[in-house]
Amino acid sequence: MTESHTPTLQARIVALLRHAVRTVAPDSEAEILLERPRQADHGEFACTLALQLAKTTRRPPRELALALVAAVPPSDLVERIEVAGPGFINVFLTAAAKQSVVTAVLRTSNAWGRVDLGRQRRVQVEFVSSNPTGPLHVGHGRGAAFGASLANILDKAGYRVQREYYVNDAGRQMDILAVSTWLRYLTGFGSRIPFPPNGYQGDYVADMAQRLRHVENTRLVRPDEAVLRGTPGIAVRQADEDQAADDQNETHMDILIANAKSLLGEDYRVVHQLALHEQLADCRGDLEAFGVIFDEWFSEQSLYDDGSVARVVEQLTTAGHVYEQDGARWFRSSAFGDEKDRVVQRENGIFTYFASDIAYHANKLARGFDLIVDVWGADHHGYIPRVKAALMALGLPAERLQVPLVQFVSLYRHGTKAQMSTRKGQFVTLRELRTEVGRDAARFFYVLRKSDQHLDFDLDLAKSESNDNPVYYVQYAHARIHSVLAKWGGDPGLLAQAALAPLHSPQEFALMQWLREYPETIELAAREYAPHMVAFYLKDLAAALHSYYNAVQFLVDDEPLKLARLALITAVATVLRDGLALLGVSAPETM
RNA sequence: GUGCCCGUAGCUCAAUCGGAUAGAGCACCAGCCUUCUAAGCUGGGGGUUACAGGUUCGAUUCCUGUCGGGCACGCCA
Repeated sequence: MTESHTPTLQARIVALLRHAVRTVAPDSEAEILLERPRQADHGEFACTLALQLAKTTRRPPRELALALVAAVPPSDLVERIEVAGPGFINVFLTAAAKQSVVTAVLRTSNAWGRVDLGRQRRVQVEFVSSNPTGPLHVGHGRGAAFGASLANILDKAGYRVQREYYVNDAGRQMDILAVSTWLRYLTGFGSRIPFPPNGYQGDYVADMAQRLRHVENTRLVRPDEAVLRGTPGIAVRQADEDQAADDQNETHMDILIANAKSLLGEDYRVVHQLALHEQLADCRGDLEAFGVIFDEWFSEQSLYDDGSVARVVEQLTTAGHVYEQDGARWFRSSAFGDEKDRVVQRENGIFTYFASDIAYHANKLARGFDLIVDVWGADHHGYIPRVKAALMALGLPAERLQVPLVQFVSLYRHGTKAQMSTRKGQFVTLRELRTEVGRDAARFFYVLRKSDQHLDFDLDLAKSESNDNPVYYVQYAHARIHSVLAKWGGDPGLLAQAALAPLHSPQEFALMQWLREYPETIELAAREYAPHMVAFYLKDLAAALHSYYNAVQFLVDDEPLKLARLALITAVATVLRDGLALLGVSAPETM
């Protein structure tokens, strides 16, 4: 296991306190937890044990605290222990104990902050998983930034992580994209078929149609009358909520799809595959440029091709959890905590998306993951109970599935909320955002708030005043340190041997405190699925560095003092770089 | 209507099992570059943590209710 200094230090303090508890309250089984006080004059660690034990021991907490402190054995780590307030036990470390973190960081380098929360268990993080029917937009960007950062943090916290993208290549949306592309292709050869309002209207569809024309020439052209045969025509909505018109247009689209399939025969697949592969390649390239790399792109269609979907429905049926009603087959999910039963196979014989999702999650568990993390948009929250219900009904460990929800991104342009529609092609793409504000700023901005908090993305602010973005504040701290080291010109590798005794100012101890807290931050962020904690930590660490930078001169004549200070800021740079890397943000050496 | 999430400084947001005087940034006010990067620093004003109860040594945090906002409630994906 990698050296991990902080837990050891904490563990040693806890051991001292446990010794005291055994003396004062032998029957106590309370876990001893250390907290980090907000204020420096409350020491490096605080313990609320006396307050908790007061009730069971029926002794005043303050008196109990004093007894505990008196029973703590002496240690070279501890400067003194105080009792404060109603019964807090505040532990003050010796200067040497505080300084030791600098050496620990320099020796472990990128391994500093590694914790063993995961105990090498295998976890899959599935995220983005957007329909490959158009470019990723800024909403997907949040899921991408969150998922990628979370995966990195889990990796750092001792899990073996697999990153997966679920490709919805089997559904009606893909058919609509294929037909949209085909219709644009036909238009290029003189077709006068009106383009349906519920088709995909973005320019990228016309681009794909042009490539299709280039490759296939007129081979896939069919007469307008045949394409439109049996369609009800396009209805114009008379109001915002015009259900009849919407229904008619959906029917229109369904018949267009059916006509396309029968008119093109095997060649329908050519159009379908072209659209799918173009969009997937686009998506993959887009994400890679965003610093988001997947280990696996898992095809939904493959679950149909290998019979998994049919098989899993049969398993549920055999187990007695499926019944037939109105011609459809229903899974009795209400028997497993869902609020109502759900259709798995429609009256027309087609399996629902839910059915393939059951097969997908059964497949995930069959792959042997100890933990499965699905990053979903907040609009899918009602979907969680039914997936868990299905896993339970199959006798699978549903508790291994965890679903952090990511709230929506609202886009603001010129102070007003921008509408986004994939089908109409009206959205700001992730690619556009990246080009405008840069990858670093976008990645950092996305994880700057809790995932269950709405994110208001002000495009004007992000684009025009990107210097206000806090990411530059953190990167600047890193660049400043490297600037000092470059000016110094010595060998940073030797700094791990520097004597640290000259470091004893409040600012220096504050920086050491932050370095000590990095592993703790990683563990918490991993346990809570909260990458924003890392972002806030980095802002705090950078603030402490900037403050220090302004207060002292590093390249001084006093050689021991100089080396000690350089060792400290080099350790800070190491942690800044590591933390930024977790969030997919670069750590430039000059700015 | 039912379920889930949210409500903290003028604005955008933090707050580690329930802990000590609720913290940052932006904006506002006053200072700091002849010296390692001023994309920085120092100081200041700004709060009934939506509201009303409850639990307890202690509540932004847990429970109940009210008000306000978001999302979901298909044989869509």
